[in-house]
Amino acid sequence: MKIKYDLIKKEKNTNARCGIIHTNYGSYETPMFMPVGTQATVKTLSKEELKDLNSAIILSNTYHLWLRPGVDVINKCGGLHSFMNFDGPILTDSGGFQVFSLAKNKKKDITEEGVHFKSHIDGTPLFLTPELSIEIQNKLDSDIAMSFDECIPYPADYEYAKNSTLRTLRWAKRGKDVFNNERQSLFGIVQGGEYEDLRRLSAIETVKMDFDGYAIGGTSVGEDKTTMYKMIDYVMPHLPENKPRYLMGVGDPIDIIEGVIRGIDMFDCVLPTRIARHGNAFTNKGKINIKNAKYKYDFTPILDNCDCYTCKNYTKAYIRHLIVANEALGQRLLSIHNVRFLIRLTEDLRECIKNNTLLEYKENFIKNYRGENESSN
RNA sequence: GCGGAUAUGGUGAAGGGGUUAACACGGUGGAUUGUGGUUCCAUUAUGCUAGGGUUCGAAUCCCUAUAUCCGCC
Repeated sequence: MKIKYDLIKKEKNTNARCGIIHTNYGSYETPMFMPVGTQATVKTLSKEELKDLNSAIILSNTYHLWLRPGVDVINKCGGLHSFMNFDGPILTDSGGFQVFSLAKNKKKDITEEGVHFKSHIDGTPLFLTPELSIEIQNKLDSDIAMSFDECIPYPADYEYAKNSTLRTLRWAKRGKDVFNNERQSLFGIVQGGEYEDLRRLSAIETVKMDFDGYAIGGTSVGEDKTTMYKMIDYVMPHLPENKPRYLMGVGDPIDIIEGVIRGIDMFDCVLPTRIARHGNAFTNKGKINIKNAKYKYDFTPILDNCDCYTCKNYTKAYIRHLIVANEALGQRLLSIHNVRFLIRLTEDLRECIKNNTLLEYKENFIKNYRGENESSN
């Protein structure tokens, strides 16, 4: 079935809203955070661990799975859910962002037809088009597919941004025309760079194509926070109330709060799992680096009263040792904590929306989160 | 006891008279936003076993001492 969005409650003091997304695998409240599992795995986490985190939708990636293990492998297995043995909803990214992120400093050729670029694994020349991206996602059989877009770099001049934005709209249409999977939903992606009129145009024209949900892309690509929040503000008034709104690639706790205040329902980000692998953990008082010498003899949990498995069982000194010794368990324990931290943040935000206390919560959260960093460094 | 070789940071080491002692590991910080699993950046020896000498200038040449290693009594 196509996903469906029901609005539960709008917050009084902001544009924030709480809703329910109905999927093939159950119904989940928004705002929600989606952990990223690019290569058909949320790195280091098992499906049981994901369930314990109260994780809803997870993200996977068209480009990566296309290259490895190959679409035919997953298709022959009966789709991505069966291949991963994951019985929850999966969203697949289109591959558009990988052209930006993996081929950032390499030769790539963006044409009207599609994008020529080289495999990050072995350098094989590749050609990805809107049609091919959708065809692959149809075969992967994820629950939500994303339109193939171009993520505009920042900064980009107006002419570039305009041409790119218009081309992304044409790509969205081409993708939608070949889309062919009854149980799968398709989201459109709003681009437009940093320019208000282009963002507005992109939103209005994308919505006209009638997708099952709408994403804001092209944020968190190096722009400052103010610019990023503006990019969201430009777009939100033009998105329909009865469809989910997804801010792509954003996972900094404060950015999530700012996004929710502006009416975003869904977030995804590699941040919690990536920084975990490099020894960082979210706390209410800011991000900490567990490798710091000051934690060598710290036999307390990362975060007091945290409800995650890691904090209930292990100390900072032990996790520090694991990370310093490059042990896989360390990466896993921090991933568990960090993902749970963001999911719990969205759970708190939902409560705030229901109680109309979002602004108060934000003020408190930011005061705590930023305060510690200044005094301890 | 005699002869020979070698002494450079926490570690392995480069440099064989010319301004701030290479590089690697380790240590210490930082970064990370539609993934970059082992990544990236910064920083880390005011000093070359000790003492003396030659020289405008010594980690580099000379002398003595000490330590380690290898031979021979």
